[in-house]
Amino acid sequence: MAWTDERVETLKRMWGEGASASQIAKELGGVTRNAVIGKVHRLGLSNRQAKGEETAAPATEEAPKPAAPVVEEKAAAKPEPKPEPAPEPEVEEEEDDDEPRTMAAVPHGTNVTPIRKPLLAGQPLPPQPSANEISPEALAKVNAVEKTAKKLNLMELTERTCKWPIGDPATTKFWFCGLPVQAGKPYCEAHVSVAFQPMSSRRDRRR
DNA sequence: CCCTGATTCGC
DNA sequence: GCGAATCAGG
Repeated sequence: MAWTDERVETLKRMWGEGASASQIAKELGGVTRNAVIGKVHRLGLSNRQAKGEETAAPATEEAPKPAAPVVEEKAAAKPEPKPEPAPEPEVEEEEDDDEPRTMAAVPHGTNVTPIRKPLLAGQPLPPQPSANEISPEALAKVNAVEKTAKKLNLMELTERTCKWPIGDPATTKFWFCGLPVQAGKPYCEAHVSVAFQPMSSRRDRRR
């Protein structure tokens, strides 16, 4: 893949928006995060530093030795450009977020009741026995797990973090489980067990 | 372990 | 210029 103007533009935009290199790479496709980082540096926008001037004067250059013999320098140089006041006048606050993009569909709903039924895309999602019953063990497991949840926010979710919502989205008391997902699934083991009904949760079903 | 960006260096 | 490999954190 080549860095077409369009791709570079996307890169710049996303980087400016604070997206990580891996996110950008995923979005662009055909490149790795390393490629993105490399490009970012080449473009000179490694940091989102304002074009402001640094008080530090770049006077740290290696001694230009004319006839340097066969000396293997193992990069022991330690530049320390840290004497910057870093004013940081205004607090940047961006809540902009209306890009559907590749967000995984996350189930949601007020949660006061221990029983929820997240929707799963592309899942058969068979007829739900009105009063579906989840094994008490599974529920207990979920409750236990929710105490040890990593409490990730939306931005912290990745493909391998449990996306089960916990709490009320309308309050600050809301987060996502965040525990390691079960291979392939969008949830951790505990949540998978309540999200995916074996469709025969009814053991004493007599007809 | 998962992730992040930074740097190096052969291509 | 490019990006994999590597480094250095969190």
